[in-house]
Amino acid sequence: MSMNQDLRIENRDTLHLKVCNVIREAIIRGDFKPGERLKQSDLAEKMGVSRMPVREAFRKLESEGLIKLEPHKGAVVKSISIEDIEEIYALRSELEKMAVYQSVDLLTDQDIKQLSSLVAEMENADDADAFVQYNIDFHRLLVKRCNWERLNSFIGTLWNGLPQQTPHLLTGQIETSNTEHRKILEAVTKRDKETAANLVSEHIYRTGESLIESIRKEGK
Amino acid sequence: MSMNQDLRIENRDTLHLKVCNVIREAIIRGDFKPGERLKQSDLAEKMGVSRMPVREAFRKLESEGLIKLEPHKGAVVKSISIEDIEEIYALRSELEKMAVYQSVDLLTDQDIKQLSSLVAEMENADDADAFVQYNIDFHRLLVKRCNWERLNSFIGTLWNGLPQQTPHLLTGQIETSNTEHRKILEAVTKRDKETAANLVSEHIYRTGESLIESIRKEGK
DNA sequence: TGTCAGAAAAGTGTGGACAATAATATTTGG
DNA sequence: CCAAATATTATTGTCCACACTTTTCTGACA
Repeated sequence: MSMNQDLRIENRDTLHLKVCNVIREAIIRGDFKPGERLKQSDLAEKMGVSRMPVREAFRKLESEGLIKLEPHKGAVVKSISIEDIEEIYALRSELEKMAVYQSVDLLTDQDIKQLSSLVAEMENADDADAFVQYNIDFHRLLVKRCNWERLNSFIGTLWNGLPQQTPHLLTGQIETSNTEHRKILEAVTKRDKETAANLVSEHIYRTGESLIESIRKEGK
Repeated sequence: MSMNQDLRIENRDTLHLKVCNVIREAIIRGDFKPGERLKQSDLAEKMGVSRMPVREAFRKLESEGLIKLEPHKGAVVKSISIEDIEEIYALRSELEKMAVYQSVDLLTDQDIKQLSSLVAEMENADDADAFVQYNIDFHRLLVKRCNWERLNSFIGTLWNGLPQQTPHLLTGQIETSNTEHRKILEAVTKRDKETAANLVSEHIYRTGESLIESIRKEGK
């Protein structure tokens, strides 16, 4: 029963998994810009591995919606249009609604305590970056206890599809979000999954609308 | 069906794509049973290629929900439980509702004519196999014109998640399905996307319920 | 007899060489 | 000088060989 070498978990992962994580974070962080071509040999050399793990990582990243992979052409970081944003938020609205509905009953008291503190952090957040991070944590935690594997995976894919910079465009309506978050928290605390699910759905939908509007306004 | 030439000189696709298609069909056809372990070397040898294209095919099939892939362990054909069926039908109900809503406006007159004849075929179908196939075609065609790429991919994954034999358990309620199909067709013909979407959603949800019930009854 | 350590076998993971394809540069004909 | 055809180069796709992990087998020891 007693495993002795549990400490070196790093090395128990396969290479292509580690490679995948590194590339994913680079894309999400914005090191690789949307539309940029990713060359197997470059990445392989840069990371000190052969091309094979990189190829496998590409497949995974494609399935997560982060890159587009075409035969003999290579990998390109996906760039997203307004229509994409529309789709992503519409889907998130429906899917996270379902996930929250499943999750509410299963959240521990500590989960809820953490949700509560995240709401407080968002209300007190000075800069947009902090708010965005707490917001991500809040939404992740909301659906954390949902046991539907496929649903979780779909939601994850949708989150990956959003470039990192978009949340900044939402800063104009932080107060609205905060009051919505607090209402959601209330419903969750009462274990009222119906209300919580509906509130989350509306919240996400409205956020999407307002994001699209501000993008159109910026002409960006 | 002539097939021998398919594998020969279709050189425009890459090997791993062809391999992927072959394995996918084998799984869907039931040649590989749920829970069965798939060995890279076996498949590679059997198809006359190296293990590499097989590995890549595995990644794709995993993303489609057909197999489960664990590091150093290999690939296993996914087997599903009643909970899985519950999840799949709940998700299909919501997602195909959205897809139909998008699709109805964009269906061509010929699409609708084809839908109509599929409904007729189902009503006249003698054996279950034929009905099941027409049913699949009907549902696919309903969402065919939906432009939301992610949504389509999600729906495809869900369809893959259902083993081929499960729809046959539904033969007890073909009449119910037929009347529902006809109502859906009516709404689509009138280009009433709201109604069509709701009908599809309810139809799928009810189908799932009744499938689960009949599985429980069979003790299978 | 049971179980536990270590060896052998089976199977997956990775690296490097080569083949096939697409992109680019060069030549050729008008 | 330009356009089309051809040669060159860059990059991806596939194969094979070997390293690493996991599983299975074997045998010693309590």
